[in-house]
Amino acid sequence: MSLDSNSASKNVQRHYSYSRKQKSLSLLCTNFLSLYNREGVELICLDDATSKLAVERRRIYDIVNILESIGVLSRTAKNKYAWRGFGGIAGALQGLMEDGSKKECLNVFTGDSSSKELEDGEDEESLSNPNTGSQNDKSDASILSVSASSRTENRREKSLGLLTKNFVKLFVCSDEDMYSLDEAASRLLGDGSHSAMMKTKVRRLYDIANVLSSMNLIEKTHTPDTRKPAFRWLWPKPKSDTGTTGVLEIKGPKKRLFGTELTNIQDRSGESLPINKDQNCAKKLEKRIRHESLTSEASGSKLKDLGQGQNYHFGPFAPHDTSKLDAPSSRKVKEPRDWNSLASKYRPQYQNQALRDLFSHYREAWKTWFYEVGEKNPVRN
DNA sequence: CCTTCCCGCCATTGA
DNA sequence: TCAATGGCGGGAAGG
Repeated sequence: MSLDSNSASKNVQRHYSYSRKQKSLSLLCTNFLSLYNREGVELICLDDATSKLAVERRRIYDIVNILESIGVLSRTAKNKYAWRGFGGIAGALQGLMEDGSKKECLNVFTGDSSSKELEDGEDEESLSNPNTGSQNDKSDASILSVSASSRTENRREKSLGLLTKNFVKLFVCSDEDMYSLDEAASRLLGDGSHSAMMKTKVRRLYDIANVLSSMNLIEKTHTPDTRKPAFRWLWPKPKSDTGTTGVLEIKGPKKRLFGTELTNIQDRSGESLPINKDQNCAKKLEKRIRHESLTSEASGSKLKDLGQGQNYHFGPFAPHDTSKLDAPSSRKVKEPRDWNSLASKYRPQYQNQALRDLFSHYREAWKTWFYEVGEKNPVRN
């Protein structure tokens, strides 16, 4: 008997186009953020998210874990998370940075150093000895003693959340701004660029990088020398010393959404921002956008009148923040900022990453939404 | 071909 | 016990 009802007849191919991108974690993340970055949202119920976003539960866990380790959410109970918003990021980064530098110094002493610091009891992991443990594939340390606590700990070590934190630490705790995923992976493992562990690690890093990209904490590029793909950090890094700059304060419980990152294309290290490349991108993008808006004018034009008619209600991703992002963005464009060197020619409109990504995300989101509605809504009429 | 990474099985955890 | 959670890697889409 087994399978007869499911695979059978009709839905071999969902309509004309199935695209992985419609199901990507980064899109999901964007939608998630759109859904909850709104006035009055304090608590998030996972069931709610699952149904509103119409995705498998498993994926929600992915998103939520990553967001939590960035400080956007915090778990309050089973099935419940508190919304911290983008304003929580600065604090989280600060914490990560302190944590990172402390550990680096600490392991000079004993290997023990039971450090239990602020709030969340999260500590980790190898990287103490770069090359001692070497090959310990599966049966590591499973002698007889530490199996109870160590097992749990072992599991935690491999969690997406922790990996995210460590990945972010890579950027925040150093001057390095760019890593390829392989680099990151091998750095996160104890430099043992070995075996299948790397592969798995990298797989996870793809996931993480994608959601961080969708929030514009990082962006995908490639190394200048090699053509290898890599990720560049975009968010302001916390200052190592206390006091001084109050640039990234954590004011309200909630802050502007995409406003912040629109302001920081390149804050520190104001050096060589690849102008040429950027202009190229801008041009290319402009073209693409124009083209796509023909192809899918629905999304394009809709997006525009969100600004005014903000009562329009649609799918999983709500208009609310459109106003928010419309404001800063347009302001941004005409503001004679320090990067007016870039703005000199060509339309300043889409030259900034954040905006660019945003628009493309919204376009994707719209497509997805339309498909879904179209499909599961024969009752409609 | 190689890179990216979605899907969902199934082990763990927690109530 | 069972439901919620979340490693993990196969293998398919994308380039």
